[in-house]
Parts: sequence; C-alpha cells; structure tokens
Amino acid sequence: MSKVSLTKISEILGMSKSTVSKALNNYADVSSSTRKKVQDLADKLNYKPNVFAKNLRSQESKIIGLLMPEIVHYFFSTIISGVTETAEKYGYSVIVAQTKDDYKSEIKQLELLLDKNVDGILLSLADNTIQFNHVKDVINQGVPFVLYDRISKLIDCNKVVIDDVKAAVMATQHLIDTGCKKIAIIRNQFKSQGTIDRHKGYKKALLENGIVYDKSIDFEVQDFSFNAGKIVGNKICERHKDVDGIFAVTDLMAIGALEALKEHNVAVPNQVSVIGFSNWFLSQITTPHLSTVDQPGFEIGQTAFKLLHQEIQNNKNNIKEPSKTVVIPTTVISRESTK
Amino acid sequence: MSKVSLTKISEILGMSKSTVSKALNNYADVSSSTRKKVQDLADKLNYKPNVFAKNLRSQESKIIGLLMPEIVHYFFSTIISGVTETAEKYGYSVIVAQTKDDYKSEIKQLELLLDKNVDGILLSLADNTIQFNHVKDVINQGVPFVLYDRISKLIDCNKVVIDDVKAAVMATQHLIDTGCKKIAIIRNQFKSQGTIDRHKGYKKALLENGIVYDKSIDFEVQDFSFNAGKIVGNKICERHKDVDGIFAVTDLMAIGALEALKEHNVAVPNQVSVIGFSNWFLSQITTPHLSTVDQPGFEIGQTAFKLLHQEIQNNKNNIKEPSKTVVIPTTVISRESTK
DNA sequence: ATTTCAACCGAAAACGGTTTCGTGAAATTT
DNA sequence: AAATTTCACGAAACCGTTTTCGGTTGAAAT
Repeated sequence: MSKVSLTKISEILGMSKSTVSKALNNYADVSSSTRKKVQDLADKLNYKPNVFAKNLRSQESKIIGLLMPEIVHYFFSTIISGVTETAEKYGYSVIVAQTKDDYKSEIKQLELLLDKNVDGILLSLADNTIQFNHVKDVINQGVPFVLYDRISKLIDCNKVVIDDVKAAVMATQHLIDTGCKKIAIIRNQFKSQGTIDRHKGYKKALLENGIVYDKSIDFEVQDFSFNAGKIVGNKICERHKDVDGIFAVTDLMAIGALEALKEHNVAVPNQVSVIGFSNWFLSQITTPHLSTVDQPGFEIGQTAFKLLHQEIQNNKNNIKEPSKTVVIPTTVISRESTK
Repeated sequence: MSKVSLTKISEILGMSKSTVSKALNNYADVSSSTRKKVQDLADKLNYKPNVFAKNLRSQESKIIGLLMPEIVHYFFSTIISGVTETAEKYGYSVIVAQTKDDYKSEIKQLELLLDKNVDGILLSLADNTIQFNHVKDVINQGVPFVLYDRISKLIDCNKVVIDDVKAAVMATQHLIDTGCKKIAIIRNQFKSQGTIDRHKGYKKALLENGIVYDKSIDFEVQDFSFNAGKIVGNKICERHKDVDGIFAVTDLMAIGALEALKEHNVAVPNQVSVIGFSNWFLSQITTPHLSTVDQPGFEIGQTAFKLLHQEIQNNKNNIKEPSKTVVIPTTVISRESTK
C-alpha cells in the first residue's frame, strides 16, 4: 500500500537519491558495497520505480497505439495478437482501439492516442477515409507511424502489406490449374485498394492464360457480407450455368456463395470450384472446407511493430531513413472447395 | 515539433505558470480577461498538456489493462470491443494482452500491467490457473480489479459472468421443447467452472422433465475443437442411433457434430437437433444455421468496465464497498439446427 | 481614515525519478 | 612531498503539471 519511493530508500539508508538511483541503474561511480546495500533494501521493500516519473523524465511511455477498422474480425484479431506478442518482447504495451470503419472516428481515435503520448501508432485505414490530412498531421508531428494492410499510396510512411495483385493472381491461377475455364469474381465496389488490386490480379491471371474477361460475371456487391455472396451465388446458379469457378475476394462472400451452390444442388468442386481470400478461421470448418489465400495477420502485425520500433529508435538517434514498404508473402491454401 | 509547454505559455504571456494552469482548468480565481488571453494563445499554439506530468501529479494513467486467455477468439474479441468502447466514453484507454491460457504467462502479464501503473485490471482466468495468490496480491495492493467470464469463487472481488447453469438449462429445455427425448451432451473435462456449470444445467433440465440422465451419451472430450465435436458426432451416428438431440457446450464442437451428422446423412433437425453455446459469428453461417445460446461479450465487457470504473472512483474517495457479482442474462437463439 | 473583504495573481512545493556537474578524500604518479 | 588522477558520493537542475497558501490590489463598509 504505502508505495516505497526512491526518496524513501535514500532516507532510510542515509544517502542521496542520486546515489540510490545510480546504484539501481548500475552506474559505474558507486561502490559495490553501497550498491549492494541499496539493492538489498530495494528488494526487501519490493521497490518498483514509479513509471510516471520515468515517463516524464524520458518523455516516452513504452506504449504504442494500435488502431484498426474493426476489432471483432478474425483477421484483425490476429493482428492484435501479432502486435501485442511482439511488442511485449521489446518491452512495449499496446493500446487497442477501433474506428468502426469510420473516417470521423479515425480522426478522433488518433487524437486520443496522441493525448496518451504513445510512442508510436499502427493504423489500418477506415474504408471511407479518402482524405489524409489527419494522418499526415500525426506524421509531421514526428510521431513514429506505420500503416498496415489498408494503406494509401498518398501517405509517405512505413507500410506493411500483402501483394493483393499477386495473391489474386495466385488464387485465380489455382482455379485455372484445377481445370476452371469460366471464372466469376465476387467483389465489392472499387473503394479500398485491396479490392482494386485483387480485381486487377484476377484479370491479369485470366489474360496470362488466354481467357477473355467477361464483364457479365464480374459481380459487384455493396458489402463484404455472407448474404452478398449468397445472392451472387444464386444469380450464378440461375443465370450463369457455364461458370465453373468462383473467386470471392473475401472468405465470407465465398462461404455465402458456397451456401447458394449447395441449395441449388451444385456440386463443389466437381461442377463449380470456389476460392476465398484471407483464410479466416471459419474457412476451415465449412462444408466443403474452403480453399483460400492465407493473409497472415500475425506476421503482418509482428512486422508492423518491428518497423515501428525501428522508427522509434531512429527518432531517438536523430537518423532519418526513407520510408519503406514491407510485403508479406501469401500462399494459396488448397482445401476441398477446389480440386 | 517544438512541444509547447505550459511554462512556455506563461513566459510568452509574462505571467506565472500557476495562473496559466488555472486559466486552462477553469479555476475561479482568474479574471475573464486573462483567461481569454491564455486560452487564445493555447489554442493558437495548439497546446496539449503533457500527459506524463499530469500522470505523475495525479498518480493515475487513465489506462486500464484487459487480460484474456486468447485474443484470436470470437467471444474475447467482442469483450475487447465492449471494454474499449465503454472505456473511451469514460476517458480511459485499454492495454490488451493475452495469457495464452497459461498460468505462468498470466502471472507475467499481470506484472507487466502493474509496471505500467494501470488504473485497474480486467481479467479472465487462464484455464490451468488453480492457485490465485498472484491475483490476490494484485487486489491486496489496492489495484482496482474485476474478474469476467472465467472467474473463481475463491477470489473476493467484483465479477461479471453469465449464469452457465441457467443458460444450459435453457438450451437443454429448448431441445426438449422441440421434441427431443434422448439428448447427448458434448463437453470437455471438468476443469473450468463454465463446463461444470453447463453440465449441471444439462442434468437439471433433464431432471425437471423427467428424463433419466444417461452416462453413455455424456461425452467428455479433451479440447474445445471442431474435431472433438466431429468425433463425438461420428460416435453418436454409429453407436447411439436413438439420440435425437445434442447439446454441445461450445459452438465449435456443435459445428463439428453437425459435420459428422451430415456425413452420415442424418437430417438436422428432423432426425437430430443440435444446439451450441456462445453464439459465435460462425454459427450464423453453418448449414444448417446453428441454434445456440447467446453469450453477450460486448455487454459483459461493458459491464466489467463499468464495475471497474466504479471501483476506481470508490478508491479515490476512500469508500469500501463489498464485492458484487453481476450476472448478464443469456438467451437461446433458435435457428435451423433445432425446430 | 481605517477596516473588511473580495478578486486576482504568483511563489513554491509536490509528484518521483534521472543526470550533470562539482567536490573531497584516497590512491597513484611525478 | 607535491601534483595528479581516481573513486565515491551529493547537490541541484530538470521533466511539466497541479494546488496550496499568501500577498497585493482596489472597492466597499465602517
């Protein structure tokens, strides 16, 4: 209860706080005998340095902020896990907050993090963020800052992403390799870079394989939901019976499509193959198990923290490095929904 | 870049820091004219009080710690969401960490949170935590502390839980109400209080309805996995054809069982009804959609924070209240896997 | 003209550490 | 024996606030 402070120890021992502080921090100019005396008493009294005082002196909190569109989301929860675990190894704690995919909220949450004097910020942009002054302000204030997953090319800072184009090429190629000739895509509107790039990869793979792109089986939906996928799945069953492969840019939509196919008694993968994107936990437990592209959240989070930490160190040492973008490799996970 | 401090403002304005501080904090003993001068300059220079100094002065961080067995977990991610959203309303931020369901790690994570001088801690116990000195120590140090979900009766503190017995009674009763006569249970070993209570509720409902408890269809598995549920599902199909209802104490096991039933061409819910527990996101998108018991994580998190906040306030005002346990109501969500 | 009182402001302590710099004594070198 | 260096420690500044406690005004009351 009665917090034992460094000053109190110095009074008990009849020496100055300077000496006590030095003894505990292994300074050279303190004799081994006094050092021992101090350390013994500190142990005995279970002394813990007051972190508020240290923070004030050092002007750092050893806390970083992690901001994301949505916490209740498989991918982002793996991000939290990757960031917190890595941060811990470096002696940092992580404040987590969500923007609910809202631009206004993103501004507010950034503000709140700055108010806490975090040592750095990790951000994945909200869907409807199309203007970036709020994050540029943060960067210009000199706060170490890394964008992950949902990034923008208009912001100059360190980033960690996957190569959506390449990943989509791989997914589409996987369908082609397993015999698909007529491949539909389910995607949402061209708002996020992720969707744009995955669509680009889809078309690229078709082109590379001499398959003509057919606009009538390029399905744009309003959201990423299960229902959106199911509705498209129904359309395909009813009006596009020649489709033999479906690439959905998220697992959830893929599973919705699976459901529709099942209800129409279309055999998967024999009549139609389906591949999703992200490797959410639930893709392992659908029937049939969903093939997908692994989007390694843990590793992305881990890398994002490491980049941020590097930036924090650079800041301390007044070295300025050009921004870099780390691309985390993705792999196709072949399960039962493709052959 | 050049942080503007209260002292700097006072120098520019030619007055003392005391006055500046008072002006900004709406003290009565400062004239409206100086107040205006100060506030205008503060706005102009974009002054933000240094939170480290405030923390040191007030000895509080406005940060709480949220500790859980596993971050990548639907239920717990809803907890994070509930806690962070509520905390924000009260001006608090949340440091999140996980124990990986390990006792040793739990000790370490608690230590780390204390090192950060958080204003309070929210904990859900690790599975293999059977000794509680580490949390009693925290409580005895006077740190506001609330247990949620995975609690222990051996710890005297505020708690927020669901009534597992009652919820299990409701789930079992739902099966009975929809015509089931022979109801199996899938559960793991009697280690966590949750499992024990859900099992208790299962037996209670049977008793209340005059159904004899049959040990041979009380299936104990090693973990909460999909596979564990599937294996039991297979057993039921092969050796217990008279079973017409299954209560799994987690959604994941229920879905595993569903899968097994499907593979054996057993109609759900016509031949066998299945109900899970927790209302994970994925229970909405199985075929058939899984009936389950809603375990409202957001609300649990919200309530846990409010309890903690109350405790923080009480601590400040030196009032001591007896510990209380808040029970969050649960509801049966009837979907396609039961009639 | 003196007292009273409110209004307004500032000095200084406090929070609990870290770090720079100076100093005296002892040990070493010339 | 004198000069120099090393060793061990302490005083004090500093980080940026908040808050207590007086003190100085000027106006109102006596």
